Amino acid sequence: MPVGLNENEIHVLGEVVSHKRKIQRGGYLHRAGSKFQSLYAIRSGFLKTCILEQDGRQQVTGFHMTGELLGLDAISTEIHTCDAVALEDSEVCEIPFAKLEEISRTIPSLMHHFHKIMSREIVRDHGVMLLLGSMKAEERLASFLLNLSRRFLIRGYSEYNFNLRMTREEIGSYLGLKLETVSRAFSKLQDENIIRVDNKHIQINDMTRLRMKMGNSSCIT
Amino acid sequence: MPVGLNENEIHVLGEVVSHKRKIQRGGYLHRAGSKFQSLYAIRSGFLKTCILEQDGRQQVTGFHMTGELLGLDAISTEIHTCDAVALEDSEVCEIPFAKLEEISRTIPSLMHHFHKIMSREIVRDHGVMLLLGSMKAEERLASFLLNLSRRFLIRGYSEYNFNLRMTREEIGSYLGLKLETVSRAFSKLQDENIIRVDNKHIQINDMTRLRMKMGNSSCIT
DNA sequence: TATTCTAGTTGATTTGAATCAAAACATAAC
DNA sequence: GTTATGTTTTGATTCAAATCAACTAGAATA
Repeated sequence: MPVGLNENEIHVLGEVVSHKRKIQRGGYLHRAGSKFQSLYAIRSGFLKTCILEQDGRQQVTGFHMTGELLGLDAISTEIHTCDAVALEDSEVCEIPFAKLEEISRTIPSLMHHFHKIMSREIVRDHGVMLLLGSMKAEERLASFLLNLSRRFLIRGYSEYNFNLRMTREEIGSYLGLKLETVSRAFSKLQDENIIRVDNKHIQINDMTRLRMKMGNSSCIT
Repeated sequence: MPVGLNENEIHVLGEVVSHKRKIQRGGYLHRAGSKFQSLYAIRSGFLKTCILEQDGRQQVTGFHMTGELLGLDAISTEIHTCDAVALEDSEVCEIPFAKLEEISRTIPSLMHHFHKIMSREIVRDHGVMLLLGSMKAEERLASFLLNLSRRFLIRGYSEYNFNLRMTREEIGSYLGLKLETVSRAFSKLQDENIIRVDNKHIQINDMTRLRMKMGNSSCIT
C-alpha cells in the first residue's frame, strides 16, 4: 500500500538529482497552488498532505514516511493541489520532474518503476475510498493502525510499538471522523485490550483481533 | 477532473494499437484478480469500476465515460484490483501496456501526457476522499451531479439534461451512502426546484443553487 | 393480459457519530 | 517552578443517515 521506494531505488534517484532539503516540524514542503517542478522522495521524517476546503477546513489525504514519493498529484496541472507539511523534522530529496522524464526515456526500468509508484498511489486511494465509504469509526481506526504498523515493519521498526506523529484531529480528518470519535475509538480498543494507548504511543497487544476489527463490518452487524 | 483523452489523443493511441473490444451492458471488461496486460481507452459507452469487500459488498470507485482510460490501478501489481463493468453497451480500445511504455520512450509528449493522466486520476481520487470524508448526503449528491454534468458538457452533450446509467444503489456505493439516502437527497433537491428527476433522467433547473448546495457545508451549519 | 421481478420512493424508528461542554493532561513559554 | 496553550479524554445531548418496512412504478417474462 505505501507508495514506497527501497533504499537502493532512492539511491539511484539520488544519483540522478541529489539536491536535498530539510523541513522543520510544522514547515511546508510545498503549498497548494504553488508551481510544480519537482517530486520529493522522503529520506527521513514524516509528513502529511492535505487539501483545503472552500471554507477553510482541511482534509488530510495522506501520511507519508521514509521512501515515499510526494507531488504526484501536481503532475497533471503543474500546480500543487495540496499542502505538504512536516509532522516531524524531515529531509527530502528533490527530483526535478522534467529531468526524471528525460532520464526515464533512457532507463526503461526506471520509467516502469515510476509508473508502478503512481499506480500504487491510485490503489492506495481506492483503499481509502473504501474505508471512508463503508467502514464505521472503529473499523477505520483499526485499518489505519494496521496500515501504519505494516509500514513501520517494512522500514525495520517494530510493528507492535510506535509513536504517532499526528494529532487526533489529523487522524480524524484522514479517516473522515471528528477527533472525539477518534479518541473514543482508541479508548474502546484499549478497553478491549487489543491495543495500549499512552498519548501518542501505541502498543498493539493483539494483532489478530485488531485485524478482525477491520475485517468484518457487515458480517457481525 | 475526469481522466480524459481528447479524440485526437485517442486517435494517436489508436494508431499505436487499435485492437477494439465491445462489451455488452452488464458485461465485464476485466475482473479483480485477473492478470493485467492492457489499459483500455473508452471509445463509447459507460462503465463502472468497483472493488469487492471481504464480505461480498462492493464499493464503486468510479464511473467512466468516453475518452477515459481504465486499468491504471493494475500497473502496480500487474493484477487488476477492481472489476470494470459496462453499464451500457460500450466499446474500448485495448492498449497493451508494455507497448505503450516502449513507444512512449520515443515520443516524450506521449509519455508526459500519460503521466498527466495518471496524476489526474490521483487528483480525482483525492477529491472523492474529500467528498466522502467531510460532506453530507445532499452535498455529495450535488457534487456528483455537477461532476457528471460537466463531463457531459465536455463531450458535447447537454449539461442540463442527461440520463443516469447507474442505479441509486451504485450511486450510493460511490458516494458512501445507502440507496434510500440517495433517493431522499434526489427528492429534496427536486422539492427545492433545483433539479427535476424522472427516474433515470435528470434535468438541472438551477445550476447556481446546485453549486451552492455543494459548496458551503460548514458555512451554513 | 396477467405475473414476476427489479428499481425506486417514502415513512417510522434506531443508531452511530457529531456536537456541545467540561475537565485532565502535556508541552512550550516565561 | 509557574503560567499559558494546545491536545486529549470523557460525558450528555442532538442529529443525520442507516435500517426496517411498506408500497409504487416499470421492465421483463410467461
